Amino acid sequence: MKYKSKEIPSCKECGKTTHFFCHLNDSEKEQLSLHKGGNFFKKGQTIFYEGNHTFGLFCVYEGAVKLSKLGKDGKEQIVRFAKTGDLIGYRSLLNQESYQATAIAIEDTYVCLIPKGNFLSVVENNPALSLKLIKLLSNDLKNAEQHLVDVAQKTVKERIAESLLVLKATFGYLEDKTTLNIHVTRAEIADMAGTTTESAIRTLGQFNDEGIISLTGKKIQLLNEAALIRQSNSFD
Amino acid sequence: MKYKSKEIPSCKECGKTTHFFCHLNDSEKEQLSLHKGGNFFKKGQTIFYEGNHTFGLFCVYEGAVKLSKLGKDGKEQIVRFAKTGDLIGYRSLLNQESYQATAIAIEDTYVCLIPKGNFLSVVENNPALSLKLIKLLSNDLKNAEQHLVDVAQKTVKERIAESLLVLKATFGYLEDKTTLNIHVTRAEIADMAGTTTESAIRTLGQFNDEGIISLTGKKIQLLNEAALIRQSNSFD
DNA sequence: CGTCAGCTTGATTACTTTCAATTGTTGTGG
DNA sequence: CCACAACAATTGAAAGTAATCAAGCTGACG
Repeated sequence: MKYKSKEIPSCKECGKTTHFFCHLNDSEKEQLSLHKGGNFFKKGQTIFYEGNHTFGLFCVYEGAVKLSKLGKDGKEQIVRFAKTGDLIGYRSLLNQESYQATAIAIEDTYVCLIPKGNFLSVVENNPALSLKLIKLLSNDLKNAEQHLVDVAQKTVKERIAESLLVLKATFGYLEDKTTLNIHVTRAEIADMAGTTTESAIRTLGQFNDEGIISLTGKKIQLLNEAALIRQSNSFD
Repeated sequence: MKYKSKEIPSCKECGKTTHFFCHLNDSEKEQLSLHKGGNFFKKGQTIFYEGNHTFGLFCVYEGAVKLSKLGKDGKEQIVRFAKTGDLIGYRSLLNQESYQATAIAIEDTYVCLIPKGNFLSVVENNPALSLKLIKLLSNDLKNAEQHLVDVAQKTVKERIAESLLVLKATFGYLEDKTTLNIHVTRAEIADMAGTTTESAIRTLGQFNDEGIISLTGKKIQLLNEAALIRQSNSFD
């Protein structure tokens, strides 16, 4: 079976107002679009692997991606997610290194690939864009360090609660305002929280029994966000 | 008792070749130096607290600083160190936020304080510096994410071994090529590794018994680095 | 030389993982 | 449309790891 690329507009017509590049002028957008490739990845497919040489910057045109690193004994640790409008791979590109994480589509996903050279030359000639990148990286760093503290000190229960809140913050709810707008497996929740699948299941089961969440098949509903925040022991 | 500021040169004469600002021209260095303050912090003193409003960028002229965040129940988590020539506080400044970590001198330390505005205006007018900052941040992010994976998946023993290696990579050895060139308490090692003081002590004792390290008072000697790397279960 | 902070040790408890076995779900080819 | 294979979720029991609690110890310093 073969998957066809959806028709993806050039950066100039992209029209995603939330987008990182939206303040560039037309000629810069054109430069980004040069040789830009649109690609489709079916749920579960890998966009790139940790350790691969960098070939470019990815924009998520539509979909959801998990970025994970391999740890001990090959266990996956999810370090962040990217959703529609987000960029992937900029850190490695900017630092002239190979990709430091593996990117896997967790929903059917369309991405634009902007070749390395095009991206870097636009960055080098656009100080305002540099400043935006600085902010983006600063923010990522803040999140990573906070995540670090959480993983280092919190119990499994607290981390699972937090993971659910992260999923909500990232992907939001469906129209019912309680069901998470993303499908993740129990194993993926475990990989976010840095625990085992079994522990994740048991903890989710406990929250379910307590009425804080509701599990129906792959659907996860957060019934009581305040209680989750309390369980996560966050003070922010 | 009062501490006097050591005479610290202006940025123009700083002369630290490893320094982040060394490629700036004289007028830019002069701008940084304007209203620059030199400050002395005795071992144990706090340079700034997590949550404080940012007032500027710190350069460590000489000394060693730990950057830590408060976690659950007020437990400290060390997120990184800064030594002679390193910068502190740039992440928060660049992201226009309050400081996200507490900085405490772990040795007698001289720092220069470059006021917020001076730093930001030099950055905004110097694209090359922006690119350097981007690299710095990218690198910090890489380290933070790797640290995250380690803390999430490794055992206490592995993390303690790794913490010792981090201390070595950061502060190096004394002339004997085995003794760590920094004094840290057992509690601080625990705060690096995300464990308790008691567990840190027991693990260090075990390494000591196995002849991998040698503990004499506050001195820590790494006798067998290869074994430590093996213990840390790192594959990099 | 008393005090205080840091260091050490032992015993107990709590939390998580691991292992193993079973059930449920989903996509696919016949 | 059914049956099967592959994957995902679940549950229980046992084993291991690390935190907690409690009590001494040690060394630096005024």
